[in-house]
Amino acid sequence: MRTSEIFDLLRDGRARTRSELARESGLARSSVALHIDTLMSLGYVAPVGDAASTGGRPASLFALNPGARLVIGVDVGATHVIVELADLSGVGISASRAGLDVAEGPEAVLGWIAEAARALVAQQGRTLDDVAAVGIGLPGPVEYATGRPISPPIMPGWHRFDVAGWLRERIGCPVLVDNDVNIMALGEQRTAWPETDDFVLVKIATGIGAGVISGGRLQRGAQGTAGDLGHVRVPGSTAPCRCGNEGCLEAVAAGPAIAARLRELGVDAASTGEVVALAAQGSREAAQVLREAGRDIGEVLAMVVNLLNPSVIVVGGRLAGAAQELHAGISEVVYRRSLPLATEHLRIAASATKGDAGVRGAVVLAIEHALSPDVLDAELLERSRPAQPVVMR
Amino acid sequence: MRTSEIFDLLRDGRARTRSELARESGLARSSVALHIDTLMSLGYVAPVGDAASTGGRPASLFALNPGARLVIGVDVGATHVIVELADLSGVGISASRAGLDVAEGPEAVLGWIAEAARALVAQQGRTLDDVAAVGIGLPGPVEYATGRPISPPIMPGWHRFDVAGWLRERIGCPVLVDNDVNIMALGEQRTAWPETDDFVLVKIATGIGAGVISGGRLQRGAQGTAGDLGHVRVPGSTAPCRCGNEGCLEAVAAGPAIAARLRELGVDAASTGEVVALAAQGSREAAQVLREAGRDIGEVLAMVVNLLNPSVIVVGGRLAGAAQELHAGISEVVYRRSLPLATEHLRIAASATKGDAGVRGAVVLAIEHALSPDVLDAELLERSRPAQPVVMR
DNA sequence: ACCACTTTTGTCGAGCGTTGTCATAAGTTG
DNA sequence: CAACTTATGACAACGCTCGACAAAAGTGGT
Repeated sequence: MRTSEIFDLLRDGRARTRSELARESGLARSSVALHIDTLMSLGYVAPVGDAASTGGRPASLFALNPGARLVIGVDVGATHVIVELADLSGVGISASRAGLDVAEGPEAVLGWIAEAARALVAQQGRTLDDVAAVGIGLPGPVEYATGRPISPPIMPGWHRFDVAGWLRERIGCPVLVDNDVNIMALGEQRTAWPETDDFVLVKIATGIGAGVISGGRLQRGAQGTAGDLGHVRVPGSTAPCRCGNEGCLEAVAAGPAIAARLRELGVDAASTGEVVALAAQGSREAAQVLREAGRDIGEVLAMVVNLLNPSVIVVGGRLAGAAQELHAGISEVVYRRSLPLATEHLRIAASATKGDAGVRGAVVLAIEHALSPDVLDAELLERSRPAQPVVMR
Repeated sequence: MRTSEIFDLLRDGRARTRSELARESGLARSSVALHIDTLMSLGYVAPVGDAASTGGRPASLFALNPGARLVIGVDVGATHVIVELADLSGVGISASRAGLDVAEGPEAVLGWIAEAARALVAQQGRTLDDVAAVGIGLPGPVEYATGRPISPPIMPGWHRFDVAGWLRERIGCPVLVDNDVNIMALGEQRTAWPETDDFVLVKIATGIGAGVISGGRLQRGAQGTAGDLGHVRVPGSTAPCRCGNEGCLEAVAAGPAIAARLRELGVDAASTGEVVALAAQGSREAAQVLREAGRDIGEVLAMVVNLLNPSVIVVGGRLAGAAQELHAGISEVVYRRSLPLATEHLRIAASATKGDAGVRGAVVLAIEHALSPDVLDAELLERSRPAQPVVMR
């Protein structure tokens, strides 16, 4: 029952010899050899040549065989959907993108996703049986345990819809559903900051949200609504917010608020996209307003730093990519307002994934489920007994 | 190597039959029987009579034997030290208390602790060999991994002092060192809210701090400084703080700040203790000021709720116990300023431990270490081989 | 090209923990 | 008191793990 333990060691993609695996796992070389044999016979692990000889017979190297199974990562935004087919190392193979509006409802959106998944798999000459899991990020609160959105503000018709069950029915494998910001945090942390156990991703776009990874694990909170930074009160602001309260971060520093501020200064900015464009063109007003928004976000992040003491904060979302001013404003306030001990080793970085943190995270979510010890051992057990006596049909 | 798994099932204190354990563990009844035998022979588990017959031979019940080993929990405050001897169920057996000042330095304080521990153990007619672990909470930032305080503001001479190593040398067992607020959170959650995985404890006394439990695990952050709520900025305040910034929560709502506020109103209140006394006497001014302080704390906690979505917040510390007004002010603002989804099932409660959350947590920390699978299996292995061939003396 | 040496590999018997079975013990029910 | 039910302890079969050993596959020196 511990074949998965050996496999786990190979999860990082590095190739290893049997001896190395024995040392790392604590098992004997001969036992490791047996596990490697089962993993090889099922395709999860493949030999990748020999190691350099150290004076005797060279050891053969083994590594994770990324193509053994497939996973699907889905990023659903307010007005777009991306479906990506990836291998077990998390590398994307191919993807589909559509300009769908989530407001069209779950069946329309999920139907397209199922169809896209089917097509992508077929296009690779493989079948849905090869798909080990699906990960999907939704732009709203999600009850992770049941895979259902809960009162999502911008997703009419999705409330308590059984997303996981519906997709599982059509694709035939486990479906993991989560909030889009959580997914982004997972994607960013696992790909760019794998050694960092305490990590926060802030997404700044039309709204503002955060994904929190503490102790190496994504924290969703009791109802799965953790990370909702958008309606935290900003010191010194009384701006009215659509949520009914005043002084919310989102009412000051999110895309629409920044655009409105620019219009007050006489600059024509209708949307978040135009704000990004203005910043890219070097508009002085945009720079100024973005820096101020950054300071406001920094006030809130300073508190996050004091509370959670992360070692990395990544600033992502559409507004973050284009605007260094935003980043500068954030850093300025965080380093001034947080405790020295907490900021000493704190890094505030831009997203390293070029805008696809969402899909990356969805893929990661799927892979981590499919390759988790329990699931994997069950899978190995089932596949190693091809002719199971069938009692009923 | 999985005897600890069976033992783990009995950790909750409930007695169980072999069959029940077999069902819960997934092992066969006969295997469970063998593990129970080893656990019994070493004293960790004891038979506690028979279960009611269900028509045949009654099954014998087994339960954790709390007296098998001892643990020691230590709570170090600014001006007091408590050392408690407890059994494996976390129940206190006896305790020592002293009015020591931490400022007297590590050797004085730890020396007293070691002596008190020795005395308490001897008093029970047992030896230090029976002590499985020591847990200790210190009033300042602690690097948990190394067991050393880091730049603690009120503990001169303790910076980087090897508390764990020093005590281990005299008591001869593992020593776990943590921040006092973390310890309190652990004590409160494990004893009063064991089902709650997302939990926050706020301590309001001379300072203000929080202990965060997410996903069932205490979160210490990257440098172990997580939970530092005292210097978060409160919206609408510009009060200068001793830390150099302004508008810090501690400068508005902690004991000294409240006392100062009362003096402004012409009420004689020199210390935190006097504030508590005034509130107990029903002073109107105290009630008013405490409610306002509660609101300020509520502003900060509202953000904590949005960020972490806990299901329980416990308000502890000297100020919390006596003052319902403080609690009322906190609740008022948290429920108004946090997201409805996050507050729907949120409970804000007073501490259920009568002021001894700190010691309770220290005891829990020690027990959870001593009974963790790895440590326990090693222990069982060693004890089951009484006459190990000694190579050197 | 050959030989001595080094290191890995696959195989195999021994050892240990787990499992299921079965006779026995210890209750209940009529 | 007899028939029945359920738990217990002992035991042999099974499976996983380990250490050992001979064969395989390299390196380096002559």
